[in-house]
Amino acid sequence: MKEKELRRSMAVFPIGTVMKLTDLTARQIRYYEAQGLIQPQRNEGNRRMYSLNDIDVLLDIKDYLAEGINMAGIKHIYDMKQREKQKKQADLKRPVTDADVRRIFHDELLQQGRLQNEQHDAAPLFHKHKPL
DNA sequence: ATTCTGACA
DNA sequence: TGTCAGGA
Repeated sequence: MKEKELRRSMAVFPIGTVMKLTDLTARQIRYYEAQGLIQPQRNEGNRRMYSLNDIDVLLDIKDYLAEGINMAGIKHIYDMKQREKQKKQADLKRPVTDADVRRIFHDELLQQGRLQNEQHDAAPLFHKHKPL
């Protein structure tokens, strides 16, 4: 299961390919990078090279945008995601309890609701999550 | 031909 | 976010 993650992390696509795969403009892709959402490598010629993981993130960003979440909100979501990852490394020993799952889910719902009102007044998207 | 950075009538 | 410039 480590080989796969290694491949997914390999920066092998030039921005043109990523544009076709994500339907995002080069402008947007570079902007999201500037926002710290992705960290593509650079080749010998200073050209950005993206990995499958980068593309996945870009695709997720597209979804969030379509749901009406703004950049600030998306950044929060990823910051939270990374904090969760660090926490998961620390809690690798402790088994995840049902209460934990409920808490995380609840926090996400609450956070999403706040993100909507951070700058926009789009309709609530609480239907996104299936009841646990 | 493709991508990069910087800038804004 | 679009788009154009000027360079690699």
